[in-house]
Amino acid sequence: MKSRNAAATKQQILDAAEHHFAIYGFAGTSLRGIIKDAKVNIAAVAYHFGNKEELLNAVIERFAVPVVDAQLRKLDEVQASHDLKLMLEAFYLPPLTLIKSKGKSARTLPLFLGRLQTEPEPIFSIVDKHFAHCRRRFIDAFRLCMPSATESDLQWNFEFMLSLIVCFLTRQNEIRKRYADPQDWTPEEAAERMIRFCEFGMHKD
Amino acid sequence: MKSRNAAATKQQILDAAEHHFAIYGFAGTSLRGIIKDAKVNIAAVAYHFGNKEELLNAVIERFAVPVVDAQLRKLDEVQASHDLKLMLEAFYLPPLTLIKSKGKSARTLPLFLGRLQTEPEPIFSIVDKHFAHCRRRFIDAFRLCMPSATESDLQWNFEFMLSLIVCFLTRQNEIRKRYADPQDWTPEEAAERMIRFCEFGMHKD
DNA sequence: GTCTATAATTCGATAGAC
DNA sequence: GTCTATCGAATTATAGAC
Repeated sequence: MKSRNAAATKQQILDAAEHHFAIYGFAGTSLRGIIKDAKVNIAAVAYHFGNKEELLNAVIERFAVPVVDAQLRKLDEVQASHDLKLMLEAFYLPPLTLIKSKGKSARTLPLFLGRLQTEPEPIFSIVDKHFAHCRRRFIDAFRLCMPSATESDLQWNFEFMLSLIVCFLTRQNEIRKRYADPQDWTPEEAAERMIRFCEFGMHKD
Repeated sequence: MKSRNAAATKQQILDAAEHHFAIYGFAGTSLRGIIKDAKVNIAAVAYHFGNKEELLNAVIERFAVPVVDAQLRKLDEVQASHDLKLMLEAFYLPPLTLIKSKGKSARTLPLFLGRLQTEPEPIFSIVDKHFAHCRRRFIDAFRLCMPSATESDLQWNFEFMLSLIVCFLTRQNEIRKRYADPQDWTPEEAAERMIRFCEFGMHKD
């Protein structure tokens, strides 16, 4: 069979790859596990993507970057207001509302997003290429509503804001098992709590 | 050579294992990389520890658990005061002051501590065995100074407190490269900022 | 484009001599 | 306890037929 459904093959590989990278991390993921889920041949990965790192890169571009784009579009809408809470919503809502969305990657994409941020080198450098712009944009936005804050203040604020959702996304499945009431761990609740925690935490005396 | 220096062999393996687990994560670490650094034979790992997971367990018990013990001793000293800030210091200072200490593992132990918390399953369950008690103790302590908070409030507060230092420890080497002034990213500065961020973030209206 | 087959490593684990 | 040697399985990557 020649070129009958190349686009579908690529999509199946990307879907399965996102799932495996999310659950096992980059080092813990094997291409054979991916192609088994994707129901494609091992050689198809090399043909369509090259190698394992390039596959990760493709998964980031296909699934993760659109979430960042959504964050930045929302930031564009609100940054003129100089309202910190609206900026925090722009950052937190796109990845968190994803959990409630439909489709194959609704459950694993948020986990994938979180796990990317704690990958060891040299993977983290590949990841950071795609997210450095987002960090810069949010730090610049913070400066608008905290004019007296130093550059370091703003950088720390961004890291703390990011930390809350990274750990939530990477740990939420385990957290749910260990804590009491799962009703209190919905994405809406998480967003609201992260936003309030940051809003007060970033406050300058 | 029989049993000439078994204790030293174990120590060398533990040192090197901590270093590798910290930098590459569990899945990304190979026993062969460890024994090369430890300058011991591959069979020594099996003899002294059994397998890779049991080696990780031994590294946690030998290096990470003492830090938790220090946190809990400090918490014992301050929890009667019902002072949130002192409790936050009890949590953050032991792992962060470690960065400035002497010895082989001063640089990698903090990274190891942070990386443990974002390991994928089934590793995370092994890790959590050693830290579940700490989480429970701090949540109980928080209740003392926030009597009107719900159980969920307290659990979220603990997760957020933990998130800040986990992401800092796992990402600090990369963060330093990407941000402006390294002087503003010392452990003391980090502790002070985390404590203040949490103190305000946990505040109930 | 897809597939089979396999090269070339690397991995964790172990048997057995000393 | 330590070592050599190696097993068996898993890995990524690739060559070449169709």
